[in-house]
Amino acid sequence: MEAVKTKSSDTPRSMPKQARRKQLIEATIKCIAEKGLSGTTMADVTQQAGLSMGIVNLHFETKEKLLIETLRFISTEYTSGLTKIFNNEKLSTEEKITSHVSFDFSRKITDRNKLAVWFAFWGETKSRPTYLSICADYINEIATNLTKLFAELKDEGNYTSIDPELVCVCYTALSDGLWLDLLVTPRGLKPDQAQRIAMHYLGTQFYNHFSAEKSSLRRN
Amino acid sequence: MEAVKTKSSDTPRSMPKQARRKQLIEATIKCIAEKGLSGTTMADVTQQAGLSMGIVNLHFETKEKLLIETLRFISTEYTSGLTKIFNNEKLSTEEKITSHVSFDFSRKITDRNKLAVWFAFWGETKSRPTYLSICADYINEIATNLTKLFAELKDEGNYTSIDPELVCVCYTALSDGLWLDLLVTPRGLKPDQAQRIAMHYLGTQFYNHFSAEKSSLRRN
DNA sequence: ATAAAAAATGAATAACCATTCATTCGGTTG
DNA sequence: CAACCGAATGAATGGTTATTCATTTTTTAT
Repeated sequence: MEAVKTKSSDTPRSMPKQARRKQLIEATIKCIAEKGLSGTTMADVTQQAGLSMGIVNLHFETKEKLLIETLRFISTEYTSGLTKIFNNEKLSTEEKITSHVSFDFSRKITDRNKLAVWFAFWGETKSRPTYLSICADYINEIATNLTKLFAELKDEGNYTSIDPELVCVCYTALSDGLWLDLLVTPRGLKPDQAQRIAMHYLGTQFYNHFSAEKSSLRRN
Repeated sequence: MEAVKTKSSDTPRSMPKQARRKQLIEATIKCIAEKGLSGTTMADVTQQAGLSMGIVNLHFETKEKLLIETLRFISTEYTSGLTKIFNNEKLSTEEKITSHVSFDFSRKITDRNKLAVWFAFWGETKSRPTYLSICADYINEIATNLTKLFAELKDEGNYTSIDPELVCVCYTALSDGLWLDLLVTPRGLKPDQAQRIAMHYLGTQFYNHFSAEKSSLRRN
C-alpha cells in the first residue's frame, strides 16, 4: 500500500484540530477495511493519512482511543442522518419512512469500507464494554424514532394488527442483514436492490402505503 | 482469565489428533468472544485450552491457519445442521422450513460466543480472501437449498406472486440481523423471540402455511 | 522581524507476541 | 521391562508494534 493522502494534498498545520482528527479517523476506516481490525497498525494509519508516526498519539493519545472515536464517528454519521429525516417537518410519516430506507442504502452508508468497520466493531462488542455501549446507544435512539413512525403510520392507515415495535425490530434486522450481503457480496447484491428488498418487507406490513411492486432480484 | 480446561480434565496424550484440534478451536472461539479477534493471542488460546504455548503450531502450524480452521468449524457446524434437515425425507417442505428456522435460533447456533466469532470474521472478509471464500461457500450452499424449499412451498400452496429467491435473501438477511440483536442485546431479545419474529416474516409470505399468530415482542 | 507557542516529526524504546526447537513426558511394542 | 516414538512442553528468539520525546517546522503574537 503506497502512501495516499486521504484528503487534500495541502495539509497546512493550521488545519483545525477537528479536521486533522477526522482525517485520521478516515484513514483508520480505510485501513480497517483493507487490513482488518486486527491487522491495522499505527504505522498503517499514519501512512494512509500521509503523516508521521507520532501523530495519532498527539491527537488521540492511544490507539484504543482512536478506534473508539472511529466507531463513534460512523455511529454519529448514521444517527445524525436519520435524525435529520425524523425531524424534517416538511415530510409526511410515509415520506420519512421512505427517506429512512433510502438513507440506509445510500452510497454514503453502504460504502463497503464503512460496512467492514461496522462488522469489525460488532464482532468485538462482547469483549469491549465501550464498543457495546456506543452501539447500544445508537440502536436505542434509532429504534425509538422508527417505532414512533411505524405507530403513526399504523394510526393513519387503520392497520389494526400491526405491532410497531415488532416491525421496527424486524426492519432493523433486515437492514443489518442486507448490509452483510452488501459487504460479503456472495450474490453480487447492489444497494438499490437491497433497498427494494427492504421496501418489499414494509409493503407486506403497510400494504396500503408501500406498493407491493415486484421487487425483483434480477440485475438491472 | 484463569486457566480453564475447555473439555475434560483427562487429556491423555493418546487423544486422537482430531479431538485435540477441536479442543483448540473451541478455546479459540472462547478467546475471540472474550478478548476480540484482535486481542486473542496464542498464549490466550493455549492457556484457555489448558495446554502449553507450542501446541498450536504443532497442530495448526500458524495462528492464521488456526483462525481459518475456526471459521471453517463454525461454518461447517452450521451448514451440516441445515443439510441434515434438508435431506431428511421424513419431513414435509413446510416442516423443513420450520426446522430450518428452529435451527437458526437454537441454543447451539445462537451461543453468543459463536455469534461474536461470526461477526468478527465477517468484519475481516474484505481484507482476507480466504475468509471471504469460506463465507461465500456456505452462503451459496444454504441459499440454494432454501430457495428450493420456498419454490416447493410456492407450488404446493398456489402462491402466485412469490419470488422464492427474494424470500430466501430476505429471510437470510433477517436471520443475520436478528443474530446481531442477540449478540449486542440492546433490547434484551431472546432466541425464542427472535425465532418468532423470523416466523412472523415467513407468515407474511406464506400466509396459508405459517400462522400469522401474534408474534409479540413482550418478554415471556 | 522576532519571539513564543503549537504542531508535527521520526528515531529510539520498551512491550508484546508468534514461532522455534531442544528437552521431557507418556504410551506402546516387543 | 526397556527401548522407542510421537505428543507436548515452555524458555529462548526474533520480528513487530504502540508509545515516547527531543528536535524540527510552522504559525501566531508582539
